[in-house]
Amino acid sequence: MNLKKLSKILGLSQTTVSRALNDYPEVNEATRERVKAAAITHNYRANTRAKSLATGRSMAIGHVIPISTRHEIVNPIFADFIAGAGEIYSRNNHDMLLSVVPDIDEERIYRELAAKASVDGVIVHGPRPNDPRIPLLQSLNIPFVVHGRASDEDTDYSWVDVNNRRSFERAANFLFDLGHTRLALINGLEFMDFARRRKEGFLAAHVARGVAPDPALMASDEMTEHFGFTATQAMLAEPTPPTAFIVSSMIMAIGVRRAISDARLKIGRDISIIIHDDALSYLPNGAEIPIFTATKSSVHEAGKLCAQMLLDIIDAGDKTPRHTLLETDLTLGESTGPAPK
Amino acid sequence: MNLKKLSKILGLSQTTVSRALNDYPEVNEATRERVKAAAITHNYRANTRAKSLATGRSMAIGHVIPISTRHEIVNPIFADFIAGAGEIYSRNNHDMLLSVVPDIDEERIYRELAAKASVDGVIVHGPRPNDPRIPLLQSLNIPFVVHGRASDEDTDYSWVDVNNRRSFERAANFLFDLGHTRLALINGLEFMDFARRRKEGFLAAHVARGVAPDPALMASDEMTEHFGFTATQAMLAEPTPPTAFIVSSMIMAIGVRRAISDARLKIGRDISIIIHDDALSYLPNGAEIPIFTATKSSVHEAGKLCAQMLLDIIDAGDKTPRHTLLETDLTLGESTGPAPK
DNA sequence: GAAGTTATTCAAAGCGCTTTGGAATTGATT
DNA sequence: AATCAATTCCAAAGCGCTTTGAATAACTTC
Repeated sequence: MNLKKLSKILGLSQTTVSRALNDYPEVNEATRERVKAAAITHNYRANTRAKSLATGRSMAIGHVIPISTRHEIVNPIFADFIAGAGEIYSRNNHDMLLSVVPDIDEERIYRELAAKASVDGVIVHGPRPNDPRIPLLQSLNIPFVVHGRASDEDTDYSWVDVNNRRSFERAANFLFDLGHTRLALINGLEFMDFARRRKEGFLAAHVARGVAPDPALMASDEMTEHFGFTATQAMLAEPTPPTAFIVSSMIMAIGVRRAISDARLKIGRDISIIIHDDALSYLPNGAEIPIFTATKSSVHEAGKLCAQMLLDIIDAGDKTPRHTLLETDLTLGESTGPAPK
Repeated sequence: MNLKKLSKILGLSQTTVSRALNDYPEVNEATRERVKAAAITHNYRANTRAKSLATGRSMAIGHVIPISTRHEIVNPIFADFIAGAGEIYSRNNHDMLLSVVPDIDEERIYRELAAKASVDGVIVHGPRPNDPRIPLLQSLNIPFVVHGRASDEDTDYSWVDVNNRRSFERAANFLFDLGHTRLALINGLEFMDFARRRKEGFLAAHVARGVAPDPALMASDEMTEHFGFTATQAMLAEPTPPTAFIVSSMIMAIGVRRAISDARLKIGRDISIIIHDDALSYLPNGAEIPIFTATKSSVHEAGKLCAQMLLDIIDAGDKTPRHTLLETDLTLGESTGPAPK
């Protein structure tokens, strides 16, 4: 079923049928009703490709998912982010185009998306300081929103980010207030912008308290359970082990917890833990009472915000960048307590 | 840059340029070289939409990700599956179109994808017994591959699945061989086909050994850490608690482990655990030595296989269904041992 | 009742590509 | 030199839609 056939059936021109369906004013209400009814009975939907060829808008948003060539790890927050963004897209009749690409090829893909005109805009995932994708997209003149920020980038661009620095500073301060003095940081890879900011916050709190951070208590790697486990084991084996851990993700925290249990220590009493909780749907932080005290910020929500911001930018057609900085909730769970004497 | 401009620059007709780029034989090798070079220097790529409008092929595959309206949980295996499939798509110049849809709306979305002709085929995720999507897609005449199988579906269709029944039967038998007699099953929602088959395998092993399965030791719910934890706690509180657990996912197993540690029992000595390991990139089962004894099957690989199968089907244009049944590896980890006396 | 509006519909061009059905050129064959 | 077959290229149609510019019909207004 296509426009031609449908208009033939209705005894109308393609023009009128098209206009009726797209809610143009210059068509009789009665005929519009008739057309819309016919569209439904004949299960007619405008062919996407023809439509976007004619309009010049593809009604699709691109997400380029980088696969690290070194680790082949897919970011676990990705599923929830996409789910959030996808909600907004379907609500606005947009499609989501996903490209899974080795990080090496990313530039090529963006160029292709632009040249092939397959999307109206893109979401940039996992920004790094001084990220080359940002100037690239600017030069390609394709609307984009960054999930996160790229430090050291001097031009302005649109982003949605969590206040990672402040979150981790607050977390550290909270532990200092509980009397802890040796804090450990189990962080993600610090060439990722979010991880770098978290570390900055962690360090800032130390400076403010006049506590010298111990390099042996700061670890950074791919965010797996395994890394959380081994890093914690190593730190607990220190001459004066930490009494509190700040952990950049739930998954790593699970490894941290395992190492602590293995050492026959009790979380919340012997060792305190604060995690950053992305509120992943499949990894909730306990039920009524949170397992971990956490700085919490929903990645699902971030997906929705990014998507909405991008659609707004495309609609508005104006170039002034927009920003959303999300503060985290510091929610108290069962994993923190006063420093042991 | 478009075909028209490019051919003008080259002093050739659009026809010739198009044919040169698409490797048609009826064009002089020398001119082909010249055309291809020009395409590169001018950064020309055929507009996707125009191309697929002309060819009738969209060069895109649809993935419809159902969000359970009741739980709002995104399947955590999803990211790795997509990554695998995406690899195959980029290698074959296909795009991946993602629709995130409340499970209620799924039918509508499939109909739309068909009517709008936006994809050449779709992958069906998370089949349930007697899944309505299968006859729907068949009637819409759109090529598809199911990741998993739908029991009680009498027509034939293409699928890639893990031998879930056999895996769980083997896991149970292995535990019986170690002298365990009270086995617990922590399973996913049993209206999902994979979970149902796993239970069948679990039960089949009991029947073969003449052991009566205890309903109190079989739990089934959304696969979260929290459910693994509470279900295990409840079972350990039984008058005669189980000595071994078979757990349908790594994430649930983490909760199982937490409950067991909390009960001051040692995994591998007091309690054995076998998990099903989807080999998620961000949740590896330990490093050298697996933490958990596991039936292992890579979801990333399954994604690749599904994608390749679908592309093959589309290419071949023939309707005969294809099947791939993957056997799991039963890999020994540190979580299993002989039943305590 | 003529002129001017307004409401409603349509034919045709155009979006950027592929592909059909020639046409022109060249080389080989008789 | 005439014929035939390749080879190489092209003009134009068509994919299914939107949109421009006009035409027609129906109402007002004076």
